[in-house]
Amino acid sequence: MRDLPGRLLRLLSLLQSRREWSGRELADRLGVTERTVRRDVERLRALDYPVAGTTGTAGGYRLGSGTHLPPLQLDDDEAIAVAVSLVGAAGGGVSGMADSSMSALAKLEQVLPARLRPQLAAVGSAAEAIPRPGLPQVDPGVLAVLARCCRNHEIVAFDYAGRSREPTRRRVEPHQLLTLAWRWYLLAFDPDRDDWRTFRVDRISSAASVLHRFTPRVVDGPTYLVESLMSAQYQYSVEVTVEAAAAEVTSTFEGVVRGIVTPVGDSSCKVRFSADTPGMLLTQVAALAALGPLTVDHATPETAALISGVGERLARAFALGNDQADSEGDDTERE
Amino acid sequence: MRDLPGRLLRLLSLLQSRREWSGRELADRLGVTERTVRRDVERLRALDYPVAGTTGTAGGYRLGSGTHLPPLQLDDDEAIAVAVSLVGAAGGGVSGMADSSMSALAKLEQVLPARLRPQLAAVGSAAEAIPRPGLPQVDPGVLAVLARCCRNHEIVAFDYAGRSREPTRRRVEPHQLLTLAWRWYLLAFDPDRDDWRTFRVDRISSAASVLHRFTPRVVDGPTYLVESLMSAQYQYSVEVTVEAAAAEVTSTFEGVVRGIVTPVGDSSCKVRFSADTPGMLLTQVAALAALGPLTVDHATPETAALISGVGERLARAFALGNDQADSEGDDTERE
DNA sequence: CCCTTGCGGACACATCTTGTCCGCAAGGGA
DNA sequence: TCCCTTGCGGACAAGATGTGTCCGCAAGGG
Repeated sequence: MRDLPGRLLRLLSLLQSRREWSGRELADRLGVTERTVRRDVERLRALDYPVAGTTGTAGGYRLGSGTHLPPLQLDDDEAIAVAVSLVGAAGGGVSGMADSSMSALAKLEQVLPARLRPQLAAVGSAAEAIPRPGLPQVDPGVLAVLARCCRNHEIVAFDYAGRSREPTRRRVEPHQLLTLAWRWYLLAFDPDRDDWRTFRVDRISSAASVLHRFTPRVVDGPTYLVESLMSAQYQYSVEVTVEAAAAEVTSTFEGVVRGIVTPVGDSSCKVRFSADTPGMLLTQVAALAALGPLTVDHATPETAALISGVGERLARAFALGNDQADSEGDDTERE
Repeated sequence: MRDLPGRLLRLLSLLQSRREWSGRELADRLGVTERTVRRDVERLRALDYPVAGTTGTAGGYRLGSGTHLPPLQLDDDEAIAVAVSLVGAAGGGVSGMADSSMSALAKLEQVLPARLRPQLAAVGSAAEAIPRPGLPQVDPGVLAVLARCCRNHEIVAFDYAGRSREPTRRRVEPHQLLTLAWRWYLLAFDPDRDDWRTFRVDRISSAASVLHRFTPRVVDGPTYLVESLMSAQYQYSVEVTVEAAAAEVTSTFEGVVRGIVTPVGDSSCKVRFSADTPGMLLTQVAALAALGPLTVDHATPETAALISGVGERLARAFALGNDQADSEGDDTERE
């Protein structure tokens, strides 16, 4: 029963920050039971806040729009989140971000309540992002157009430069922008091909709304993207069976979303890789080979030759190198 | 005692509507005693609302700034930068970030000039970050403390859990926070060891300023960090000579900062790797082996055995697998 | 048909809120 | 300087309220 008003404000803030919340989620976030959440929702409704609740499997709570919310304040965590996000985002992914985010941070600092100002200023001045050269750069303008079209359910047209193909003009129904590991993807339904597609935003150019609305379809964006990435059929692919438990194999790939794992019996499983370059394939297969003996199910002759060649090199080099082995370096320390 | 949350909202609304109110007036309006008004004011303050009270004959309550945020004068790029950063940062790296950044985004939207509001709202609602489970989580509170100490040149103390070692208490001169590829590092000078150190922030806990200032030293943070990471002496290390140009080798590692490359003649170079696990070593050596024949200069017997074993497996599997090779999959298309 | 989700009643118990005391500190005016 | 007004906050007892744990019901999706 602790701090009911504060909890109501937090609930309001939560409802405002996301489309839909289930009672369970809200209960967890607020640290109370679901029953109390229902009572809080009831209270908000009594205060004329239009909280809509829908039943069923896809049910949840959402906040109606157009309401005059009380002056919600950024709390400490949120201030830090802003600063940390802006600094971190300066590191890459979207072109021109470093300047924009730093100047935005400076302006935000001016406007924030005095109590939060030191937090923001400290993170802004003390932290620095190190840019990574290899990252594909996304045009913020394209991102903005795509976001607007997603929100308004407007069909969007753009040029898409597929892998080593000429750019083609596309007209799709955009549903969601997804970001995973600094890369941005557009999840869209392509009416021409009657199927879902994920587009890499850094390969999109000349995006513009065609000012024609569509009725949105239902899709689980994150799940679709992850599956799409895992099952992507890139130019080079390999399928192997490895003598290791499926769980062990999947845990090896945590965070590196590549490869479909299919269990075969208790102690072995099939894995299909796919990658843009044979080199990427190689490193993944090598990691897999560390888990247990493997047999090849499918591979193009080129990749097979490459991998077996590299395997031979490794075997020979490290078999001979054995006598020179030592274990220096334990005396020096790095954090 | 009826409906405390509602009364607090009414009080907030009253304070917003007029410059100054006396406790007596507020008590009458709200239908409670003055004592209760004082308690309510206290409550609002606990919720971070800056309610100022002045004593004396002309005393009364006023609502401070922070609730009347002047419209934020961001330009388009900056607005998008804020939205994109906050969404992207929800994906990982700092614990509790997803909630904080989304609610911060919603609140910031309210104080933006009307022209920019759709931009922010569109990105906020259309974009979603997919969290990555493998990432180490940084405590935002620790980040805030470190940032403050960097800024104020205050010596900071914390517990540091090194790799597979017991946490040790450190006292260092913090200089900069650096972020690279979702990971946060603290660059600091360690007076005890009389040298610079980089600490991974996710391994830092119980950070607190010791309230003692130091005179900052000069250092190029980003350069130092990159060099530090590249030359880090982790538990497992390997040194090989590969017959490939140094430039070719370094370009292979763009974005993945590991390994020191030393040219040896025109067409070969020495590379030293270091990693936390033999498996990580393996994948990097494998990628290197794709570039050309290599010889081993240093390796512990264990890693050498692992790598040669895996090499043998790869060579055998993909040599036999050759006849089953085919090139399916060109007919299906993925973007 | 089943499962999930939201909705709301009942009840016991812990907890908080309120009003009423009290004294203290700070500012302004006589 | 004195006095009044104003905000501030501690203590306390009585009463109201919030909470968790039950329960069953309705609605939506697979």
